[in-house]
Amino acid sequence: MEPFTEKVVRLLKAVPPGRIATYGQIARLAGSPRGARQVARILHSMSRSHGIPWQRIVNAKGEIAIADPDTARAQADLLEAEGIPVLGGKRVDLRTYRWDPGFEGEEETPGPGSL
DNA sequence: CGAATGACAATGT
DNA sequence: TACATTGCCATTC
Repeated sequence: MEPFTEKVVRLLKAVPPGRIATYGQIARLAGSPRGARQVARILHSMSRSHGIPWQRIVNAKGEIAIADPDTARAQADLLEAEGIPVLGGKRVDLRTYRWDPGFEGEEETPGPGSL
């Protein structure tokens, strides 16, 4: 197992239930800020027969990036099962459910009302 | 080893 | 805000 892939898999398994993470965030934590696509490749490859919570991984827009409608809908169902409402059937509240490593207990977002 | 791919991200229009 | 284009970097052929 390559170190990058191993880190990514470990991070994916480190995402707590009821929370979601973006590819870019996982990639950054894995050591490659621009390796978001590799994270995607790893999910598509590893999630086949491994215990990886791939459903908690969405793109930077908070949308399900899966091409297969069936798989994408399956993820949406799993996310709702985790307690995460899927808006429009494919979008989630990144602002609210984004996993912040080290700041799990943190809450609230500054928002546009700060300026 | 070199070229192509990809469950993305960021920037520009 | 939404859509289109370019950049990216490990994995695969």
